[in-house]
Amino acid sequence: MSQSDILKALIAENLVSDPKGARGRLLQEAARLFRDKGYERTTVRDLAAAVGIQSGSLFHHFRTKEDILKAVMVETIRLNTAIMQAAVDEAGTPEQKLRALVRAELESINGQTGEAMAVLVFEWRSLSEDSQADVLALREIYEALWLDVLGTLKAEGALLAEPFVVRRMLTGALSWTVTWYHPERGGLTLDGLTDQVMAMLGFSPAN
Amino acid sequence: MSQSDILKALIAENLVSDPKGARGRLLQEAARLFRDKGYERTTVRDLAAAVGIQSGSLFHHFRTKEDILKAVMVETIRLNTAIMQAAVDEAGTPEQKLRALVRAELESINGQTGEAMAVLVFEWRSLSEDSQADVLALREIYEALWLDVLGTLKAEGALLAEPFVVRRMLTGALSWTVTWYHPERGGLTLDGLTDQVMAMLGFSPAN
DNA sequence: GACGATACCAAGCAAGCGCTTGGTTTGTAA
DNA sequence: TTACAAACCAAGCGCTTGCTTGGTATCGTC
Repeated sequence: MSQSDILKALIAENLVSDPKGARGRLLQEAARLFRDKGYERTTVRDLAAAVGIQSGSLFHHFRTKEDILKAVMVETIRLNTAIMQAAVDEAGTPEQKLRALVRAELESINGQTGEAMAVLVFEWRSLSEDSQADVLALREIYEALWLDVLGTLKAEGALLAEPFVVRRMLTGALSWTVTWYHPERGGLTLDGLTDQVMAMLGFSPAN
Repeated sequence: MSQSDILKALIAENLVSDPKGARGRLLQEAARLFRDKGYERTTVRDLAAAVGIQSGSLFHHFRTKEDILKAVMVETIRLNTAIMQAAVDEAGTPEQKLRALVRAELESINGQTGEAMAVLVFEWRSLSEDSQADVLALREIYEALWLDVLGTLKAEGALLAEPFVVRRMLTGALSWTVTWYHPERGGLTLDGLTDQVMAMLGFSPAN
């Protein structure tokens, strides 16, 4: 199942908005603006201009500006959870599963959904506490996937550190790539970067 | 040389402000507020109230609000560069030097200067491009320390991945601890966390 | 004990903010 | 063609923002 198939399935279930529709386009532009300028520095007038409507018309689609931020985050998590799940299911050994997870998360962070992923990390504090709780609940499924794989590797002796610590370190390390990794400028490919991450964890790249 | 001795030396050289003075107290409160609420959500009225003056009086000490943010970052980098330098100098083997660096950075992020370190990571985009360039120049000395130690370990065969990739991964991983590591709630000590990081990199804790 | 510099206050300005309002256009289906 | 809802516009309200202004304490120094 390809990533675009996963996206289509989620759109059909109404779990994420079609990027071709009005709502989906707005969320995409919002993610880009929020990443580039930050949530606070992005005005509703900026958002409206990005999709070619008046600022007041935004509030026909979303109740508040914060609702837009929350929607960006929720839909991003839904999409990525499905992508990660597929990546794990398709891989064989635990080490291959870990590699698939790392590779998929790097792809999410640095690929098409990169803007939204960066927003998820860097604009977290701009969400109200209530919204934070809602979004956190969604993230748990996602995190369980990782802990499961890391736990198996630890039991096998392939991992020295604690799974929950490793996962948190990886969250930071992989998210941070968005600030320095620019494949279009040449250098490391996505697979090469994945190899480096695995090597850092002590797994040799010959797999 | 203890951390407080380093601080005193820097104050004497006028490279960082005395936390007991007016300017130093303001910077400390600013770091706390910027971390807790974010730079944009923190108003000059908040800052003034935190040190017990009127909002207009702030502009006697700093030309703009952004100058306050920049000062927080600059002084934090100066202090931490000195601390890291001392940590490296005191350690013996390259592996011990790496451990000392990890431990020192974790201490910076989660200890007294934690507020300012978090600001450095999460409020980066709120700096104007010119200020970003100034601050980046300061960071280079700091980064060179890490790359030197990691390069030696790589040459020794103790490290599989590329030093510059490892450093960037560690930057993300260690910074991210600020979002989840709370030693006061029990659990992992700082030394325990350092051990976990080293174990993740494939170094056994018996050192 | 007069003087200048430093630190502060009280008041408020101009601009920009999120969001509301009342009304018009557009799409859809009978 | 009519009816109705969804999508949008034009205008602006009430409030907050960073910062300025003109004036007043407080201080060390000669």
